[in-house]
Amino acid sequence: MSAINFNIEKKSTGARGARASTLTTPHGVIHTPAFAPVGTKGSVKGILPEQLKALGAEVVLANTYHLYLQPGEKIVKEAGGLGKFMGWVGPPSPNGSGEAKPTITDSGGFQVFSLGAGFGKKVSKFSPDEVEGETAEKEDQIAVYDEDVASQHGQLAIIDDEGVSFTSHLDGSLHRFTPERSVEIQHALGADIFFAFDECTAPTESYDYQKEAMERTHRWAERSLKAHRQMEYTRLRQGSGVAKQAIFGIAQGGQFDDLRRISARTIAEMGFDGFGLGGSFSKKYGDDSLQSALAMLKELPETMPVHGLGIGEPGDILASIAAGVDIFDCVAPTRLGRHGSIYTKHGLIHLKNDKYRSDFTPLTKCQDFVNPSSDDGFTKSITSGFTMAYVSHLVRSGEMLGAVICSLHNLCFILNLVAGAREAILDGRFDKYRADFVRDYYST
RNA sequence: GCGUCGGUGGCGGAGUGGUCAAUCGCAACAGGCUGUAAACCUGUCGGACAUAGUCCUACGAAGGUUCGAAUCCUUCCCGACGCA
Repeated sequence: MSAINFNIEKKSTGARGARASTLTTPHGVIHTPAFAPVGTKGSVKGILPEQLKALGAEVVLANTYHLYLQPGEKIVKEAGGLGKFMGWVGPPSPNGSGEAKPTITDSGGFQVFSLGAGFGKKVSKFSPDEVEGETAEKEDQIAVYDEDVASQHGQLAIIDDEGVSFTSHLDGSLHRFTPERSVEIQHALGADIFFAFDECTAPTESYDYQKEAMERTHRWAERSLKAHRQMEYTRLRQGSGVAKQAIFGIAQGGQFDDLRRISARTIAEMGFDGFGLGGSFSKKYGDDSLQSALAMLKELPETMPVHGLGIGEPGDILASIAAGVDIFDCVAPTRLGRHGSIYTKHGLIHLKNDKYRSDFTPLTKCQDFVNPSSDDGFTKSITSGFTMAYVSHLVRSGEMLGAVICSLHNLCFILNLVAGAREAILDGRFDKYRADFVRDYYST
Protein backbone atom coordinates (compact mmCIF):
# COMPACT_ATOMS: atom_id res chain seq x y z
CA MET A 1 0.00 0.00 0.00
CA SER A 2 1.68 3.13 -1.22
CA ALA A 3 1.55 6.38 0.65
CA ILE A 4 1.04 8.25 -2.58
CA ASN A 5 -1.32 8.08 -5.49
CA PHE A 6 -0.11 8.98 -8.93
CA ASN A 7 -2.73 9.87 -11.49
CA ILE A 8 -1.78 10.77 -15.02
CA GLU A 9 -4.19 13.35 -16.37
CA LYS A 10 -2.77 13.77 -19.81
CA LYS A 11 0.14 12.28 -21.69
CA SER A 12 1.74 12.37 -25.06
CA THR A 13 0.80 9.62 -27.40
CA GLY A 14 3.20 6.84 -28.23
CA ALA A 15 6.30 6.19 -26.20
CA ARG A 16 6.82 7.59 -22.77
CA GLY A 17 6.85 11.37 -23.01
CA ALA A 18 5.64 14.52 -21.37
CA ARG A 19 2.73 14.05 -19.03
CA ALA A 20 0.69 16.05 -16.56
CA SER A 21 -0.35 14.34 -13.39
CA THR A 22 -1.59 14.72 -9.90
CA LEU A 23 0.50 13.17 -7.19
CA THR A 24 -1.47 12.83 -4.01
CA THR A 25 0.69 12.63 -0.91
CA PRO A 26 -0.27 12.37 2.75
CA HIS A 27 0.25 16.11 3.03
CA GLY A 28 -1.40 17.30 -0.10
CA VAL A 29 -1.52 17.19 -3.86
CA ILE A 30 1.37 17.97 -6.17
CA HIS A 31 0.50 18.92 -9.71
CA THR A 32 3.15 17.70 -12.06
CA PRO A 33 5.38 18.49 -13.75
CA ALA A 34 6.43 20.19 -10.55
CA PHE A 35 9.48 21.90 -9.25
CA ALA A 36 10.53 21.46 -5.64
CA PRO A 37 12.62 24.31 -4.28
CA VAL A 38 15.54 22.97 -2.30
CA GLY A 39 15.72 23.68 1.39
CA THR A 40 18.73 21.60 2.26
CA LYS A 41 18.82 22.37 5.94
CA GLY A 42 15.12 22.90 6.30
CA SER A 43 15.18 26.32 4.77
CA VAL A 44 14.89 27.49 1.21
CA LYS A 45 17.64 30.01 1.64
CA GLY A 46 16.28 33.48 2.11
CA ILE A 47 12.67 32.59 1.29
CA LEU A 48 9.76 32.36 3.68
CA PRO A 49 7.36 29.40 3.38
CA GLU A 50 4.57 31.91 2.81
CA GLN A 51 6.46 33.27 -0.17
CA LEU A 52 7.05 29.81 -1.56
CA LYS A 53 3.35 29.14 -1.44
CA ALA A 54 2.61 32.43 -3.12
CA LEU A 55 5.05 31.51 -5.86
CA GLY A 56 3.09 28.34 -6.46
CA ALA A 57 5.48 25.83 -4.97
CA GLU A 58 3.67 22.74 -3.75
CA VAL A 59 6.55 20.75 -2.34
CA VAL A 60 10.03 21.40 -0.98
CA LEU A 61 13.02 19.11 -0.73
CA ALA A 62 15.41 18.89 2.19
CA ASN A 63 18.49 16.85 2.86
CA THR A 64 19.00 13.91 5.16
CA TYR A 65 22.71 14.41 5.66
CA HIS A 66 22.36 18.03 6.70
CA LEU A 67 19.38 17.61 8.99
CA TYR A 68 20.94 14.56 10.60
CA LEU A 69 24.03 16.57 11.47
CA GLN A 70 22.07 19.61 12.49
CA PRO A 71 19.75 19.79 14.37
CA GLY A 72 19.46 15.98 14.34
CA GLU A 73 16.52 13.98 13.06
CA LYS A 74 15.09 13.54 16.58
CA ILE A 75 14.39 17.24 16.84
CA VAL A 76 12.64 17.27 13.50
CA LYS A 77 10.55 14.28 14.50
CA GLU A 78 9.70 15.88 17.81
CA ALA A 79 8.57 18.97 15.94
CA GLY A 80 6.06 16.86 14.13
CA GLY A 81 8.03 16.18 10.98
CA LEU A 82 9.89 18.19 8.43
CA GLY A 83 6.98 20.28 7.17
CA LYS A 84 5.87 21.31 10.63
CA PHE A 85 9.42 21.92 11.77
CA MET A 86 10.17 24.35 8.98
CA GLY A 87 6.80 26.04 8.99
CA TRP A 88 5.92 24.66 5.59
CA VAL A 89 2.26 24.45 6.46
CA GLY A 90 -1.12 25.32 5.09
CA PRO A 91 -3.59 27.84 6.48
CA PRO A 92 -3.78 27.77 10.29
CA SER A 93 -6.68 25.98 11.87
CA PRO A 94 -8.68 27.59 14.70
CA ASN A 95 -6.72 25.74 17.34
CA GLY A 96 -3.20 25.94 16.04
CA SER A 97 -0.87 25.99 13.09
CA GLY A 98 -1.85 24.61 9.76
CA GLU A 99 -1.26 21.14 8.41
CA ALA A 100 2.17 20.42 6.99
CA LYS A 101 2.54 20.60 3.22
CA PRO A 102 4.28 18.05 1.03
CA THR A 103 8.00 17.46 1.50
CA ILE A 104 10.71 15.29 0.04
CA THR A 105 14.02 14.30 1.56
CA ASP A 106 17.09 13.30 -0.32
CA SER A 107 18.91 10.34 1.13
CA GLY A 108 22.35 11.79 1.65
CA GLY A 109 23.61 9.82 -1.31
CA PHE A 110 24.57 12.95 -3.13
CA GLN A 111 26.84 13.92 -0.26
CA VAL A 112 28.72 10.69 -0.76
CA PHE A 113 29.60 12.21 -4.07
CA SER A 114 30.03 15.85 -3.17
CA LEU A 115 31.98 15.24 0.01
CA GLY A 116 34.69 13.32 -1.69
CA ALA A 117 33.84 10.03 -3.19
CA GLY A 118 32.96 11.76 -6.39
CA PHE A 119 36.65 12.20 -6.86
CA GLY A 120 36.75 8.51 -7.39
CA LYS A 121 40.08 6.97 -7.74
CA LYS A 122 41.82 9.56 -5.66
CA VAL A 123 39.81 8.39 -2.71
CA SER A 124 40.63 5.17 -1.02
CA LYS A 125 37.90 2.62 -1.07
CA PHE A 126 37.48 -0.33 1.19
CA SER A 127 36.47 -3.86 0.59
CA PRO A 128 33.48 -5.00 2.67
CA ASP A 129 35.41 -7.13 5.09
CA GLU A 130 37.58 -4.25 6.16
CA VAL A 131 34.71 -2.31 7.58
CA GLU A 132 32.48 -4.79 9.26
CA GLY A 133 33.39 -3.46 12.66
CA GLU A 134 31.96 -0.64 14.62
CA THR A 135 33.16 2.80 15.54
CA ALA A 136 36.38 1.59 17.09
CA GLU A 137 37.83 0.79 13.70
CA LYS A 138 36.91 4.02 12.05
CA GLU A 139 40.05 5.85 13.02
CA ASP A 140 42.05 3.32 11.12
CA GLN A 141 39.83 3.66 8.10
CA ILE A 142 40.35 7.35 7.91
CA ALA A 143 44.07 6.89 8.10
CA VAL A 144 43.98 5.17 4.75
CA TYR A 145 42.34 8.16 3.22
CA ASP A 146 44.46 10.10 0.78
CA GLU A 147 45.74 12.95 2.90
CA ASP A 148 46.63 15.15 -0.05
CA VAL A 149 43.19 14.96 -1.50
CA ALA A 150 41.64 15.44 1.90
CA SER A 151 43.57 18.57 2.66
CA GLN A 152 43.26 19.95 -0.81
CA HIS A 153 39.54 19.58 -1.12
CA GLY A 154 38.58 19.07 2.46
CA GLN A 155 36.69 15.99 1.52
CA LEU A 156 36.10 13.19 3.86
CA ALA A 157 33.79 10.50 2.70
CA ILE A 158 34.79 6.93 2.20
CA ILE A 159 32.66 4.34 0.48
CA ASP A 160 32.62 0.68 1.20
CA ASP A 161 30.08 -1.85 0.19
CA GLU A 162 28.28 -1.65 3.47
CA GLY A 163 27.84 2.13 3.51
CA VAL A 164 29.72 5.37 3.75
CA SER A 165 31.90 6.79 6.47
CA PHE A 166 32.34 10.50 6.55
CA THR A 167 33.43 13.29 8.78
CA SER A 168 31.06 16.09 9.51
CA HIS A 169 31.88 19.28 7.66
CA LEU A 170 30.66 21.12 10.75
CA ASP A 171 32.97 19.75 13.43
CA GLY A 172 35.03 16.98 11.91
CA SER A 173 33.32 14.27 13.91
CA LEU A 174 33.06 10.83 12.40
CA HIS A 175 29.77 9.42 11.15
CA ARG A 176 28.48 6.56 9.13
CA PHE A 177 25.54 6.13 6.79
CA THR A 178 24.21 2.84 5.61
CA PRO A 179 21.04 2.35 3.61
CA GLU A 180 19.29 1.26 6.79
CA ARG A 181 20.50 4.29 8.71
CA SER A 182 19.49 6.67 5.94
CA VAL A 183 15.99 5.19 5.88
CA GLU A 184 15.77 5.35 9.64
CA ILE A 185 16.69 9.02 9.62
CA GLN A 186 14.32 9.75 6.78
CA HIS A 187 11.52 8.05 8.64
CA ALA A 188 12.20 10.38 11.53
CA LEU A 189 12.25 13.38 9.24
CA GLY A 190 8.91 12.23 7.95
CA ALA A 191 8.84 13.58 4.40
CA ASP A 192 6.06 12.37 2.13
CA ILE A 193 8.57 11.10 -0.35
CA PHE A 194 12.09 10.01 0.43
CA PHE A 195 14.88 8.37 -1.45
CA ALA A 196 16.81 5.16 -1.17
CA PHE A 197 20.43 5.62 -0.26
CA ASP A 198 22.56 5.67 -3.39
CA GLU A 199 25.99 6.48 -4.66
CA CYS A 200 26.03 9.39 -7.01
CA THR A 201 28.90 9.34 -9.47
CA ALA A 202 30.43 11.86 -11.81
CA PRO A 203 29.95 11.15 -15.52
CA THR A 204 33.70 11.25 -15.86
CA GLU A 205 34.09 7.93 -14.09
CA SER A 206 35.23 4.90 -16.03
CA TYR A 207 32.83 2.25 -17.21
CA ASP A 208 34.13 -0.17 -14.64
CA TYR A 209 33.64 2.20 -11.79
CA GLN A 210 30.20 3.31 -13.00
CA LYS A 211 29.19 -0.31 -13.12
CA GLU A 212 30.56 -1.01 -9.69
CA ALA A 213 28.83 2.04 -8.20
CA MET A 214 25.60 1.21 -9.96
CA GLU A 215 25.58 -2.32 -8.65
CA ARG A 216 26.33 -1.06 -5.18
CA THR A 217 23.49 1.43 -5.53
CA HIS A 218 21.19 -1.42 -6.51
CA ARG A 219 22.18 -3.42 -3.44
CA TRP A 220 21.66 -0.33 -1.33
CA ALA A 221 18.29 0.26 -2.98
CA GLU A 222 17.17 -3.20 -2.04
CA ARG A 223 18.32 -2.73 1.52
CA SER A 224 16.69 0.69 1.71
CA LEU A 225 13.41 -0.70 0.53
CA LYS A 226 13.59 -3.61 2.91
CA ALA A 227 14.41 -1.37 5.83
CA HIS A 228 11.55 0.92 4.92
CA ARG A 229 9.06 -1.93 4.75
CA GLN A 230 10.19 -3.37 8.03
CA MET A 231 9.92 -0.07 9.83
CA GLU A 232 6.61 0.68 8.20
CA TYR A 233 5.31 -2.77 9.06
CA THR A 234 6.28 -2.32 12.67
CA ARG A 235 4.63 1.05 12.78
CA LEU A 236 1.42 -0.17 11.18
CA ARG A 237 1.27 -3.08 13.58
CA GLN A 238 1.43 -0.62 16.40
CA GLY A 239 -1.75 0.83 15.03
CA SER A 240 -0.42 4.00 13.47
CA GLY A 241 -2.91 3.83 10.63
CA VAL A 242 -2.00 4.21 7.00
CA ALA A 243 1.29 4.45 5.18
CA LYS A 244 2.78 7.86 5.65
CA GLN A 245 5.81 7.89 3.42
CA ALA A 246 6.64 6.83 -0.09
CA ILE A 247 10.09 5.63 -1.03
CA PHE A 248 11.69 6.25 -4.41
CA GLY A 249 14.57 4.18 -5.71
CA ILE A 250 17.41 5.91 -7.51
CA ALA A 251 18.94 4.65 -10.72
CA GLN A 252 22.50 5.45 -11.76
CA GLY A 253 24.74 4.34 -14.57
CA GLY A 254 26.48 7.59 -15.41
CA GLN A 255 27.04 8.28 -19.08
CA PHE A 256 26.68 4.71 -20.24
CA ASP A 257 23.43 3.89 -21.98
CA ASP A 258 23.52 0.19 -21.29
CA LEU A 259 24.18 0.71 -17.58
CA ARG A 260 21.45 3.31 -17.41
CA ARG A 261 18.98 0.90 -18.93
CA ILE A 262 20.00 -1.92 -16.67
CA SER A 263 19.72 0.39 -13.69
CA ALA A 264 16.29 1.63 -14.70
CA ARG A 265 14.95 -1.87 -15.11
CA THR A 266 16.51 -3.09 -11.91
CA ILE A 267 15.17 -0.25 -9.81
CA ALA A 268 11.76 -0.37 -11.47
CA GLU A 269 11.35 -4.03 -10.69
CA MET A 270 12.13 -3.70 -7.02
CA GLY A 271 8.75 -2.29 -6.14
CA PHE A 272 9.48 1.28 -5.18
CA ASP A 273 6.72 3.88 -5.08
CA GLY A 274 8.58 5.99 -7.56
CA PHE A 275 11.76 6.44 -9.47
CA GLY A 276 14.66 8.78 -8.92
CA LEU A 277 16.77 9.72 -11.89
CA GLY A 278 20.21 9.95 -10.34
CA GLY A 279 23.44 11.47 -11.43
CA SER A 280 25.17 14.77 -11.64
CA PHE A 281 24.55 16.82 -14.73
CA SER A 282 26.78 19.76 -14.15
CA LYS A 283 27.87 21.35 -17.40
CA LYS A 284 31.49 20.79 -16.60
CA TYR A 285 31.03 17.11 -17.33
CA GLY A 286 29.82 17.63 -20.87
CA ASP A 287 26.46 17.53 -22.52
CA ASP A 288 25.66 13.91 -23.13
CA SER A 289 25.07 12.45 -19.74
CA LEU A 290 21.58 13.85 -19.29
CA GLN A 291 20.41 12.53 -22.64
CA SER A 292 21.77 9.15 -21.75
CA ALA A 293 20.06 9.30 -18.39
CA LEU A 294 16.74 10.34 -19.88
CA ALA A 295 16.79 7.53 -22.38
CA MET A 296 16.52 5.01 -19.59
CA LEU A 297 13.05 6.23 -18.68
CA LYS A 298 11.75 4.18 -21.59
CA GLU A 299 12.40 1.14 -19.44
CA LEU A 300 9.92 2.25 -16.82
CA PRO A 301 6.23 1.56 -16.54
CA GLU A 302 4.34 4.70 -17.43
CA THR A 303 2.50 4.71 -14.17
CA MET A 304 5.66 5.19 -12.15
CA PRO A 305 6.31 8.76 -11.02
CA VAL A 306 9.79 10.00 -11.82
CA HIS A 307 11.85 12.52 -9.93
CA GLY A 308 14.79 14.13 -11.71
CA LEU A 309 17.27 14.71 -8.95
CA GLY A 310 19.11 17.98 -9.19
CA ILE A 311 17.97 18.79 -12.69
CA GLY A 312 17.34 22.51 -12.81
CA GLU A 313 18.82 24.16 -15.84
CA PRO A 314 15.80 25.46 -17.83
CA GLY A 315 16.60 23.59 -21.01
CA ASP A 316 17.37 20.43 -19.08
CA ILE A 317 14.07 20.68 -17.25
CA LEU A 318 12.11 20.92 -20.47
CA ALA A 319 14.09 18.12 -22.05
CA SER A 320 13.41 16.02 -18.98
CA ILE A 321 9.72 16.80 -18.99
CA ALA A 322 9.65 15.72 -22.60
CA ALA A 323 11.16 12.42 -21.53
CA GLY A 324 8.57 11.93 -18.81
CA VAL A 325 10.15 13.34 -15.67
CA ASP A 326 7.48 14.52 -13.26
CA ILE A 327 9.20 16.27 -10.37
CA PHE A 328 12.36 18.30 -10.18
CA ASP A 329 14.45 19.80 -7.49
CA CYS A 330 17.43 22.02 -7.86
CA VAL A 331 19.50 24.50 -5.93
CA ALA A 332 20.12 26.61 -9.00
CA PRO A 333 17.36 29.21 -8.61
CA THR A 334 18.38 30.09 -5.09
CA ARG A 335 22.11 29.66 -5.48
CA LEU A 336 22.27 31.65 -8.69
CA GLY A 337 20.02 34.23 -7.10
CA ARG A 338 22.23 34.59 -4.07
CA HIS A 339 25.15 35.05 -6.40
CA GLY A 340 23.39 37.80 -8.30
CA SER A 341 22.39 35.96 -11.46
CA ILE A 342 18.84 35.87 -12.71
CA TYR A 343 16.94 34.03 -15.38
CA THR A 344 15.42 36.00 -18.19
CA LYS A 345 13.53 35.03 -21.28
CA HIS A 346 16.76 35.44 -23.19
CA GLY A 347 19.03 33.57 -20.86
CA LEU A 348 20.83 34.00 -17.61
CA ILE A 349 22.22 37.42 -16.79
CA HIS A 350 24.62 38.61 -14.13
CA LEU A 351 23.17 41.60 -12.36
CA LYS A 352 26.64 42.48 -11.11
CA ASN A 353 27.69 43.32 -14.64
CA ASP A 354 28.53 46.95 -15.18
CA LYS A 355 25.78 47.49 -17.71
CA TYR A 356 23.02 46.96 -15.15
CA ARG A 357 24.19 49.77 -12.88
CA SER A 358 21.93 52.17 -14.63
CA ASP A 359 19.45 49.84 -16.27
CA PHE A 360 16.09 50.99 -14.99
CA THR A 361 14.13 48.24 -16.66
CA PRO A 362 11.72 46.68 -14.19
CA LEU A 363 12.90 43.32 -12.94
CA THR A 364 9.51 41.83 -13.73
CA LYS A 365 10.19 42.29 -17.42
CA CYS A 366 12.25 39.10 -17.18
CA GLN A 367 9.19 37.09 -16.26
CA ASP A 368 7.02 38.04 -19.16
CA PHE A 369 7.59 34.88 -21.09
CA VAL A 370 5.40 32.13 -19.73
CA ASN A 371 2.21 31.55 -17.91
CA PRO A 372 0.46 34.83 -18.63
CA SER A 373 -2.12 33.85 -16.10
CA SER A 374 0.41 34.57 -13.39
CA ASP A 375 0.68 38.20 -14.39
CA ASP A 376 -0.95 39.28 -11.20
CA GLY A 377 1.02 36.72 -9.27
CA PHE A 378 2.95 37.19 -6.14
CA THR A 379 6.42 37.88 -7.44
CA LYS A 380 5.10 40.15 -10.07
CA SER A 381 3.47 42.29 -7.50
CA ILE A 382 6.12 42.04 -4.86
CA THR A 383 8.97 42.88 -7.19
CA SER A 384 7.14 45.29 -9.43
CA GLY A 385 8.78 48.31 -7.86
CA PHE A 386 12.32 47.06 -8.39
CA THR A 387 14.54 47.89 -11.29
CA MET A 388 17.57 46.01 -12.52
CA ALA A 389 19.68 48.95 -11.42
CA TYR A 390 18.39 48.79 -7.88
CA VAL A 391 18.80 45.06 -7.52
CA SER A 392 22.21 45.32 -9.14
CA HIS A 393 23.10 47.84 -6.47
CA LEU A 394 21.83 45.55 -3.71
CA VAL A 395 23.77 42.61 -5.03
CA ARG A 396 26.95 44.63 -5.47
CA SER A 397 26.79 46.08 -2.03
CA GLY A 398 26.14 42.71 -0.43
CA GLU A 399 22.72 43.59 0.87
CA MET A 400 20.87 40.40 1.69
CA LEU A 401 17.73 41.80 0.15
CA GLY A 402 19.45 41.53 -3.22
CA ALA A 403 19.95 37.80 -2.74
CA VAL A 404 16.36 37.46 -1.58
CA ILE A 405 14.88 39.32 -4.51
CA CYS A 406 16.98 37.41 -7.02
CA SER A 407 16.09 34.10 -5.38
CA LEU A 408 12.40 34.99 -5.46
CA HIS A 409 12.73 36.01 -9.05
CA ASN A 410 14.49 32.82 -10.08
CA LEU A 411 12.11 30.57 -8.18
CA CYS A 412 9.26 32.40 -9.81
CA PHE A 413 10.86 31.89 -13.20
CA ILE A 414 11.45 28.18 -12.81
CA LEU A 415 8.13 27.49 -11.10
CA ASN A 416 6.39 29.37 -13.89
CA LEU A 417 8.40 27.54 -16.49
CA VAL A 418 7.27 24.22 -15.08
CA ALA A 419 3.70 25.35 -14.43
CA GLY A 420 3.62 26.66 -17.98
CA ALA A 421 4.84 23.30 -19.21
CA ARG A 422 2.02 21.62 -17.32
CA GLU A 423 -0.56 23.89 -18.89
CA ALA A 424 0.97 23.30 -22.28
CA ILE A 425 0.83 19.53 -21.81
CA LEU A 426 -2.81 19.73 -20.78
CA ASP A 427 -3.46 21.83 -23.88
CA GLY A 428 -1.53 19.45 -26.10
CA ARG A 429 1.04 22.04 -27.15
CA PHE A 430 4.06 21.14 -25.08
CA ASP A 431 6.44 20.64 -27.97
CA LYS A 432 5.83 24.15 -29.22
CA TYR A 433 6.05 25.54 -25.74
CA ARG A 434 9.43 23.92 -25.28
CA ALA A 435 10.71 24.91 -28.70
CA ASP A 436 9.66 28.53 -28.23
CA PHE A 437 11.30 28.78 -24.87
CA VAL A 438 14.52 27.14 -25.94
CA ARG A 439 14.72 29.31 -29.03
CA ASP A 440 14.53 32.50 -27.00
CA TYR A 441 16.52 31.38 -23.99
CA TYR A 442 19.46 30.01 -25.90
CA SER A 443 19.59 32.45 -28.79
CA THR A 444 22.82 34.42 -29.10
C1' G B 1 60.22 78.06 12.89
C1' C B 2 62.40 73.46 15.13
C1' G B 3 61.85 68.17 15.78
C1' U B 4 59.84 63.24 14.72
C1' C B 5 57.44 59.93 11.59
C1' G B 6 55.48 59.44 6.89
C1' G B 7 54.35 60.06 1.27
C1' U B 8 54.09 52.96 -3.01
C1' G B 9 49.39 51.03 -8.39
C1' G B 10 41.39 53.26 -7.62
C1' C B 11 41.68 52.64 -1.87
C1' G B 12 44.15 50.36 2.41
C1' G B 13 48.77 48.53 3.12
C1' A B 14 53.69 45.21 2.39
C1' G B 15 58.48 45.80 0.50
C1' U B 16 63.81 49.38 2.85
C1' G B 17 70.29 48.27 -2.71
C1' G B 18 69.62 43.63 -7.41
C1' U B 19 65.36 37.55 -7.75
C1' C B 20 60.02 44.32 -8.13
C1' A B 21 55.61 46.08 -12.75
C1' A B 22 56.16 45.56 -7.06
C1' U B 23 53.23 40.29 -1.44
C1' C B 24 48.34 40.81 0.45
C1' G B 25 43.30 42.71 1.35
C1' C B 26 39.34 45.68 -0.67
C1' A B 27 37.21 47.78 -4.91
C1' A B 28 36.75 47.15 -10.13
C1' C B 29 36.02 43.93 -14.61
C1' A B 30 34.62 39.19 -16.34
C1' G B 31 33.48 34.00 -15.80
C1' G B 32 31.48 29.82 -13.22
C1' C B 33 27.48 27.63 -10.30
C1' U B 34 22.22 21.51 -12.10
C1' G B 35 19.80 15.66 -5.63
C1' U B 36 23.87 23.14 -1.57
C1' A B 37 30.54 22.17 3.09
C1' A B 38 28.34 27.58 -2.20
C1' A B 39 25.50 35.37 0.55
C1' C B 40 30.54 30.99 -2.79
C1' C B 41 34.60 29.92 -6.15
C1' U B 42 37.95 31.19 -10.33
C1' G B 43 40.48 34.52 -13.65
C1' U B 44 42.13 39.55 -14.92
C1' C B 45 43.57 43.83 -12.62
C1' G B 46 50.14 50.34 -14.88
C1' G B 47 50.32 50.87 -20.59
C1' A B 48 51.08 48.91 -25.64
C1' C B 49 51.41 44.87 -28.99
C1' A B 50 49.35 40.71 -26.49
C1' U B 51 50.16 32.92 -26.12
C1' A B 52 54.69 32.59 -24.23
C1' G B 53 56.73 37.04 -24.17
C1' U B 54 58.72 41.77 -25.61
C1' C B 55 59.06 46.88 -25.01
C1' C B 56 57.64 51.33 -22.52
C1' U B 57 56.21 54.34 -18.09
C1' A B 58 56.30 53.76 -12.88
C1' C B 59 56.90 53.62 -5.93
C1' G B 60 55.58 62.63 -3.94
C1' A B 61 59.30 66.04 -7.26
C1' A B 62 64.19 67.14 -8.92
C1' G B 63 69.14 66.02 -8.62
C1' G B 64 73.04 62.59 -6.90
C1' U B 65 75.83 57.89 -5.18
C1' U B 66 76.10 52.94 -7.50
C1' C B 67 77.39 48.15 -12.51
C1' G B 68 72.29 48.45 -10.43
C1' A B 69 67.65 52.51 -6.39
C1' A B 70 60.71 51.97 -4.50
C1' U B 71 64.86 50.99 -1.20
C1' C B 72 71.06 55.13 0.23
C1' C B 73 72.31 60.81 0.08
C1' U B 74 70.80 66.19 -0.91
C1' U B 75 67.17 69.82 -1.76
C1' C B 76 62.16 70.91 -2.49
C1' C B 77 56.74 69.92 -2.06
C1' C B 78 52.84 67.65 0.87
C1' G B 79 50.65 65.15 5.45
C1' A B 80 50.31 63.69 10.71
C1' C B 81 52.01 64.42 15.52
C1' G B 82 55.06 67.05 19.18
C1' C B 83 57.62 71.61 20.90
C1' A B 84 57.63 76.78 20.45
